[in-house]
Amino acid sequence: MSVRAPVTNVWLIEDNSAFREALARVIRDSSSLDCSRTFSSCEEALQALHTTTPPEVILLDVGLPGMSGIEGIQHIKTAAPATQIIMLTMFDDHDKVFKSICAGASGYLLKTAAPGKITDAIQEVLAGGAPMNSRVARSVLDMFAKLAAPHADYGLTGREKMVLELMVRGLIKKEIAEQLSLSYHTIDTHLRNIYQKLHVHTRTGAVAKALKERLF
Amino acid sequence: MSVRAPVTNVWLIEDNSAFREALARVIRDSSSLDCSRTFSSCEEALQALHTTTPPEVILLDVGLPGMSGIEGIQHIKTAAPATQIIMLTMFDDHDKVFKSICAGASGYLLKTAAPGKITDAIQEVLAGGAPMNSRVARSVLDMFAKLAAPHADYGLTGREKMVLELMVRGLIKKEIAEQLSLSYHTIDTHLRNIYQKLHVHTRTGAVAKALKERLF
DNA sequence: AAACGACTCCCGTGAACGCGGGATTTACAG
DNA sequence: CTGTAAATCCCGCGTTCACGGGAGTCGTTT
Repeated sequence: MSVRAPVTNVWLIEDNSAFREALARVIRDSSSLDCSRTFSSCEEALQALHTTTPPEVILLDVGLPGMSGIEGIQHIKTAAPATQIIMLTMFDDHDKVFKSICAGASGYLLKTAAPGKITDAIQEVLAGGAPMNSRVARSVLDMFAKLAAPHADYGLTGREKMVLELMVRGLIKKEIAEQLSLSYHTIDTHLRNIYQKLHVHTRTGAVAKALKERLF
Repeated sequence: MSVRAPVTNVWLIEDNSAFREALARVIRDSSSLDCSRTFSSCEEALQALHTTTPPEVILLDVGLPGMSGIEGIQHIKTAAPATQIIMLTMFDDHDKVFKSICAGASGYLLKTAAPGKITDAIQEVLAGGAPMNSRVARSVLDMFAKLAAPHADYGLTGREKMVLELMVRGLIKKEIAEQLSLSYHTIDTHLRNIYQKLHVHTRTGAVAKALKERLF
């Protein structure tokens, strides 16, 4: 068993010095957390990452001058993959939330949250959670639902879906015929029917439509 | 201004009668909520939806006998699109979370949560939020990051990406040439280079790869 | 029994494609 | 200054495609 206290290192990247110092103090006041370093820009923090042991958690402002927080995520994740990143923001801007998440952020908090909420959030991240404002969570859910939802149906038959799938995999007609133990002419006919149903007239168009709308 | 109290109707679908009744009581105890009806299966609830005014919120067990909660979401959303659905579950099973969200659930709670948390969650949904256990939230974030992350780079040049995009839109070489005010031969060369870089040898293959891996 | 849809197979033609070879210009780095 | 890489342009050949036509076999529905 380890003898040293289980203190978690947290870095803070935030350009507003008043907010930065206030938040750093709150974190240091927590017995299990230590805000070992603070920065006013991503660039500085990135440089420090190359010469220092990375912290467990970084609190990162979304709207930073110079390199934005969102760009910062990618660079931080490259330099320190194990470090968890919690984004701080003034507003729950849909687009920024989306981009942050895609870049690999582990949490998304509003700066207007109570200081205690922020230390709670750090603990939550360490426990494998993803703290976020519930409106933010809703945005994420809605995006997901939209992403997977439509699934239009053009009345493709089973055989046609099969052929379409093989087409997506890049097989030419002859190869599809072999794969399904059919004649070249049969595949040709299937393609015509598929084109008609999808309102396209090239295999490229059919494949694009199939992938975009998750057919077959 | 309305005179009647702003009481929100909540339905509860849960097969375990003990848990169902206990939770119903908690909801009824809340001044602003009313658990007007409870069901032990999706089928019963669905039938009720056709003869009764739908509630604002439905609490839905994921693991139901007969029609599962996940299937239930789709049917409920069809019968009552405005009704918000909060899923209840014993475990935070990745796959079930994913499927529920895709089907349109607005929240995802663990049954082990304190009763007060559940009424809080209902209020949160009504306020446009998406209550969820923070581990669940993490699953969702991870899925998102994985979905959008890879973004492999095959070293395509700007011009090649441009050409690839037009190819995805279904244009033939001649049309791409016109669109970019270039010679047919130039496009031909670009295509060869793209094929080489993507390790394919047909436009279909290139388009499939471009769409799957979000190139350009 | 007739009708329909899904699935199968065949022929021929002109257009588009993939790829083998070339080439030049511009721009930037060693 | 001399590579190198991107972007542009050209020719010809054999393959593959899209589509015009055609037909036959099942199985279900009416």
